[in-house]
Amino acid sequence: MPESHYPDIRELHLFREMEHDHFMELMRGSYVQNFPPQIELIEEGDPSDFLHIILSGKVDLFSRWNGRETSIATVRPISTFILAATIRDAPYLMSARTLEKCRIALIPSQDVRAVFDKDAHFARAIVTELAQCYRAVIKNTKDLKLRTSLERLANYLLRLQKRNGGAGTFELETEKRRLASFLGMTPENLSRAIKGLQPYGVKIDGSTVTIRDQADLERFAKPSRLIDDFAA
Amino acid sequence: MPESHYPDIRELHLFREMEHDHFMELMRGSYVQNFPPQIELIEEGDPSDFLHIILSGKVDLFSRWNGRETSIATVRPISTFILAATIRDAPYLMSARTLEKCRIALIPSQDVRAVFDKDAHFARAIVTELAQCYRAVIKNTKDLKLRTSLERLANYLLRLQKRNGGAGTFELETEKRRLASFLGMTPENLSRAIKGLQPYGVKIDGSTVTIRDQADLERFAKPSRLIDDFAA
DNA sequence: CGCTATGTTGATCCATATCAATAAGTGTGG
DNA sequence: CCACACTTATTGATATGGATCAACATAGCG
Repeated sequence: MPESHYPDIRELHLFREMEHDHFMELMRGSYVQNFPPQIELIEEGDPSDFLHIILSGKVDLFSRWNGRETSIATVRPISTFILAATIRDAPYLMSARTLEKCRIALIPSQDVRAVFDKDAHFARAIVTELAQCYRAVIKNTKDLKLRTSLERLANYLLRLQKRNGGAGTFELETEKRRLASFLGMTPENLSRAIKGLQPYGVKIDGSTVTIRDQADLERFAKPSRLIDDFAA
Repeated sequence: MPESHYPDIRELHLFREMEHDHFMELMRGSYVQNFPPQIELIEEGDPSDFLHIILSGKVDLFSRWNGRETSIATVRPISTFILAATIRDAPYLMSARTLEKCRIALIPSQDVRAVFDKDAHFARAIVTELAQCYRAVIKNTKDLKLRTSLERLANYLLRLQKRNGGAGTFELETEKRRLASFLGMTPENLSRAIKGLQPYGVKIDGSTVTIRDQADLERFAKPSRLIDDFAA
């Protein structure tokens, strides 16, 4: 892969502390590819030959079963995805598709496993990352099982707001269709849920969200650090 | 802790390959406790001071929010739980309660992290275990989001059957109340779901499950290796 | 042997899905 | 640059899965 990407990747938690030689070893075997929007990069069930790193663009992780489909996560730069499959040398559990034009780095899974065994810092970083991913999914499960769709939407908006600096107005930056799927509801139901939050001072116009009364929305949403905080 | 437990713990994937000295270091700092049934061992939000290993009995991992509660997993001997919190030195995301009399080993989290940094085999084992846990939760998410409650029950029964050797008759070994919560439904709804599977040759009498027509049930449940297989 | 928790069943209610129609974007090729 | 096609978003009407409420049965358990 072109060396110009090295610094960006090197900055990821995953690669920051590892030895130079080991980092170079990973980089040597890997390459970068550009993809147009709406390309299915990965189909669930495929063997996990590469650890993916998204350098630019956005990728949707989703899953299908029996004709149904659900969106599970969105991956943004700069981060890796399907680390767990790579580690276990097991088939992907999720499919991945580009949402926009994407530049993606591919590191052969066997290289990742090999360097893991040689580099304690890298090993530490992988464990930390995996534990974080695990906890994120558990939080998502709690969100799904303990909250109604209206509550999920309310808390989603609060999380998004925080991620964007906390201002009263911010962008949705997601197709509503996909957001609905991510939140575990139909597009129609999301439309209605949006209206359902009006009494709490929420307005969504196109993709622009306005939260008029922060306290009121929070009183309804009851965000919890053990479900909604990104860190920890 | 009494040395009599060492061999059992040593056999866990997590500890099997690590160096003897490191293993002993972990064991020295840890201890074993007995708990009566229905004791809340851990409350979500607590700091993760110990890695728990269940030696006998059964433990329920669950979560509460806003007056609601949901069961997320059952831990059986011999295995660890809340590894991710230990690794990240972060608060527990789930509460834990004993379901029966339990014997549980407690290893100080800081010892786990310290040995992790010294022992490559242990590090490897932790990563493998975490990756496995992560994948299990993703599978659970897919189950929840892609299936109706009837389909979830059907597939749950098929998984349970497989785990118990594949015979047509086996035990539920779980309170229906908790099973309902685990499957994301109310007890009443589980009762009805059980009836709803009768047309597919399923009978549940007390805690005894009988599957009369395996093929018929599978045709309805459509189990998937990417959701229902324990391994991988 | 009764007490309490669990499980079942029925009646009803509610959240959410589905179906259908329309509106509003968005992109494409002429 | 516009017209057309196509996808996405919204809204309304209706259906349905699942929750809730209530009553009763049952089974552990002290």
